[in-house]
Amino acid sequence: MRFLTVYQRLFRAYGPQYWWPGETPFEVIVGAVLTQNTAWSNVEKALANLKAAEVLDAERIIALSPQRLAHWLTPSGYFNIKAQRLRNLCAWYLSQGAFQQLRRWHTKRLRKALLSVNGVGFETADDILLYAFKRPVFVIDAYTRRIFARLGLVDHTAPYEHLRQLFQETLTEGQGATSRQRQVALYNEYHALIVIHGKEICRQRPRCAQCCLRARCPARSEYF
DNA sequence: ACCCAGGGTCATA
DNA sequence: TATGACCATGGG
Repeated sequence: MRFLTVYQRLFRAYGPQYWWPGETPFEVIVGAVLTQNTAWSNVEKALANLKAAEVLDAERIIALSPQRLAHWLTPSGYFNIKAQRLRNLCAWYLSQGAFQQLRRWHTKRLRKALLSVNGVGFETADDILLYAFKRPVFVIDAYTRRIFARLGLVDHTAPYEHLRQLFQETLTEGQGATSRQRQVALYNEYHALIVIHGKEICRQRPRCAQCCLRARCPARSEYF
């Protein structure tokens, strides 16, 4: 199938990415919120602030005043909103017994609970599920929509869940990944490669009207 | 100076 | 269900 072909080409072009950049599951969770519509280079600055202040920890984040937390988050943008979202997520996380308890939950239950937290949407939840909890959930982001729409494989306006199911079904049937472990490994590497490739492609100028959706896009030669 | 980034919520129709 | 306003910094 095409979806695996694209993966193989990306892997050959860029090699393994060893995602997610973050040393602990909790750091992955924080990073997933901070990177909402934000360049990762800015997220790194905010994470460095939290580490330097020794508050990269759910209890300590809750203990901070919203203003003080927002101050450390300044470089990642949307700092007031993200301070509130981090707070919401940490409160939920602690109330459920943190990682040691949550890791025992079934994926479906965990996903629904994450999505119920104000400030956690589909992509943030799935980043957390895949990269912090190692669950077989395929992450759909803006790069995924652009790249695969331009390849003619998906409709970039399709709802998130529709695309996620398409990727998961396609990559699980047949060759892709039969065992759960292989699914997690494949989804992990695939999303990382899509992001790396997306950064590369979408930096090109001039951009086509809807970036990577037109046959005339100067980056088209990168594909097939 | 302008454009955008590894989104999500809320109000409105 | 589907748009649109809003959030905000730093790099190209």
